[in-house]
Amino acid sequence: MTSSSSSRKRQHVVDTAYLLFKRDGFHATGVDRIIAEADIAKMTMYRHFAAKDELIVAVLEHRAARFERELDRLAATADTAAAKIATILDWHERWFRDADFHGCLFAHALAEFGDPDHPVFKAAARQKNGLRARMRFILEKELPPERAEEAAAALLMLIEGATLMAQMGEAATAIANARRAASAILAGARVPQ
Amino acid sequence: MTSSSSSRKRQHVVDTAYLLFKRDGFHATGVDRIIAEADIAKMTMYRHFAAKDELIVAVLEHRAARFERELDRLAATADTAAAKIATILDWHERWFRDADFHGCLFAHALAEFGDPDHPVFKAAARQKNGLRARMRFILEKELPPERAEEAAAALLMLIEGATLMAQMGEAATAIANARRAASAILAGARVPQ
DNA sequence: CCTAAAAGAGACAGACCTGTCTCATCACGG
DNA sequence: CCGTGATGAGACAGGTCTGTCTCTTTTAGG
Repeated sequence: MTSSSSSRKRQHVVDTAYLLFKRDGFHATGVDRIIAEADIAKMTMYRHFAAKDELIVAVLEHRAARFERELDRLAATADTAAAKIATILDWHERWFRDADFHGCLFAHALAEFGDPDHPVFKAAARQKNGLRARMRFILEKELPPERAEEAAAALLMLIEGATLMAQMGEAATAIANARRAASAILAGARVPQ
Repeated sequence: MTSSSSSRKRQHVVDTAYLLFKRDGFHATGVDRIIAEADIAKMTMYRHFAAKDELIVAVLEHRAARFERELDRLAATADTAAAKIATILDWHERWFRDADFHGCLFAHALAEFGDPDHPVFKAAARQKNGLRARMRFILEKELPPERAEEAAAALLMLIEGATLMAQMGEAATAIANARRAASAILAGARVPQ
């Protein structure tokens, strides 16, 4: 069984498709282009993924898992809730500065696949809700559940908006003001009310 | 000269294309579909718009102008800066509740046309920067320019994030927490620092 | 009413799309 | 070494895409 070779090919397709999807979008990237860039036969792709949509979902899930792993690692280096949230903003700052930054692939997937029942939409929404749940979990150590829930939602919105601003070429402004606003939101959440 | 009839046809194409673009996206909506839905000949469309991209830009500009007009009208009903900002959030709350809400067309345009030099990208970015400038202008009446600038950027990010959450089916959560976070941001901006 | 502009209708080109199929080739495990 | 499963290569189908062209019909102003 060449199962390791098999998953190596599959992963290569996912990695190649990821680069094309993030640069040109999902609909604008044809299967022919993916297999040409990956230098594989078309049937190799269709043996691993029944349809293009399945490949898109696989790409999103792979990137989401990678994202979670990286944030897990960063969170371990901080102790307070505010510091853990700060590592998430640090991660975004580095991302925004990347030369190949083209905005959030998950947000783009929500834009191109607007049907909430579509597997691609659901995969993208999972990533967003995962980030929100992560921040809520962090904040629940220091805030009442209700306040943690609200602050996590506010921080998620702030981060998504910052990513959009960064895509419009204002990465530095976005991250600086996101940090300031995050402090204000956390300060507000600590006030008993 | 049938200039009024001419612009009536043109506007009808823009209105029809808008509905299709917001429902299905830009790349997923073909020209054939637009002319069928608008019940016009293909050449009528191509006489008004040299290419599909030009139609997309026209749709975005028409919607942006409409947006600005509506916010102008609402702002006139409020006096303080906080109240004027609140009318913007009110507008978004009503929008999120609309049965035909499918997320922000401008954000979707940025997602599908990632090239910052593309006319569609630029048209979408103009709308976002217009909203930010509007809020900065409002805040400058009560805050120092630097604080107004920062708060406007934070509020824009919050609103964009709220729109994304609303598209994921959490309109109520999004708007409630956006209001709370907006208060926290404005409170933070008033603190001398 | 008459004329000129606008619009309708539809064929057409050429490219691209997803997905299927066949057959040759290769690599590797038993 | 042999055979089995993964892969390569490319034709192919059937559809859709944008944009052009021609010819006819409608519309509306003077």
